[in-house]
Amino acid sequence: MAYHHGNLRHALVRAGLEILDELGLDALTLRGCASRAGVSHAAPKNHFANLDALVAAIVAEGFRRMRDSMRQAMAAADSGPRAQLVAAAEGYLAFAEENQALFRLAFSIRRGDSDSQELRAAGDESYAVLSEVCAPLVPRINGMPVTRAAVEIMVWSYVHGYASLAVNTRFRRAEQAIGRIPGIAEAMPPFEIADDAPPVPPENRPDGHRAD
Amino acid sequence: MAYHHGNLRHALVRAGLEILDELGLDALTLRGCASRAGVSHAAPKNHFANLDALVAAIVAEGFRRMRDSMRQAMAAADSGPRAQLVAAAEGYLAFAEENQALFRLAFSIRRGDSDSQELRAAGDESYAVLSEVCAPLVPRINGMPVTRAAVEIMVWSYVHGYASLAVNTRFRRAEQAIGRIPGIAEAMPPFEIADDAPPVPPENRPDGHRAD
DNA sequence: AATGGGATATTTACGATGTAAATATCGATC
DNA sequence: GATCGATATTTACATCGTAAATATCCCATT
Repeated sequence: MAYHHGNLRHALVRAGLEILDELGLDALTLRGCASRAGVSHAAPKNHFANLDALVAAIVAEGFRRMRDSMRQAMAAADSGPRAQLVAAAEGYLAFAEENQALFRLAFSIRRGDSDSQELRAAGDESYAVLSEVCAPLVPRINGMPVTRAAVEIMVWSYVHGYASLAVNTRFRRAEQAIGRIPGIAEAMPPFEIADDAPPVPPENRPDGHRAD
Repeated sequence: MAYHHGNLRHALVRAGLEILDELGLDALTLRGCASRAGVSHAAPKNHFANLDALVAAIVAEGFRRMRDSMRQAMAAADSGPRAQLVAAAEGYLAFAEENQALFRLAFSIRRGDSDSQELRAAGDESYAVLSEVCAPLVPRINGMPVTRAAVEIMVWSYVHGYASLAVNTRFRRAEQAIGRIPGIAEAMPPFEIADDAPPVPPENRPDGHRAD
């Protein structure tokens, strides 16, 4: 019988993603992933030192999918700076809403110096998209010149905050108090866009890389 | 010996808050809270149906403290609309940074219809502060009239996003890419403030209500 | 003052989980 | 075909959430 698995590491990540999608965050366990991958509960030890390591690999795939989601939305939108910015935000939100457990997991793990190379790279790739659509923004707030970093943080905070609150169903309660919740584009702060900003070049299309 | 505890329910919430502060989110367990409160691991059953119920009570206290943190910052700031808005944001962030585990817990629990009355009320009280400082804002984005809800969502998303990213140490990595991370006030989007907006009345001062 | 009963806490137990150690099996290389 | 590292299994253990049975406390009623 198939004792050897071929690529258990990959299979475990895939199993974890499936579990997150089908059963939610609480159901993500080492034993559950092993079981779904068709191996004993101790088999993962050969590929991941512990649960955190497996989670890191799962989250890394999550960041890659988030990046893809943003790029996909951007590719389907107008090439103007504002449209690209909005599209990236909508891609970010779409990923969060379509992968709620994974999104929550990605932003609930404590990242530190012990992060795997894979996780760091995936996070950076995702951030790079946001950075890209922020490039045409005027580095100025309320008439005051600010750093480019300030603009990126401004945008990132808004987009991430909206997505987080949406996924955490905080909006659902707020809806009773303030009425209908506006969409992410509708409520997007008035980020200033340079008049001479060139269209964002579609240099990096979603490459469709997937874990499955 | 003191078999009876007096107010175990209160003691358990307090123990949970201490554990979050001292040992972090992963260390928050039912048995741990019971142990710290000086009772057997099954004693909480009389006050909380399960761990989720205890967590809900802990998070409710968290929301009250977040509200207090915002009001405290507001009380120490100028009474102008912009200053009050910034102060609320800084109070929000300060709470998140000084109570990282609690903040993460508060926004990681899935809220639904089964929420306790206490949790709902505490969340609403916290949101009310944000709503209050948003009152002087012009309901207009990019020259387009929007609902008041849109403005509140805009502000809330930014503030919550900034606090979340700061607490989740996402900024630490971004710092390498974009340099120094600007403060929450520095990077706050240019929310429009009505010229004739009256100072925010300090109608509700922090009442100092605490669980301990 | 005695006592009954509800509230509260303990003890014991069970299944699930993460992790570790010892053992078994596979597959490639000599 | 024997050997050995990689890979998987088995067994074991501490901790966790939860449940049921039991014990203890305290107050109200008599």
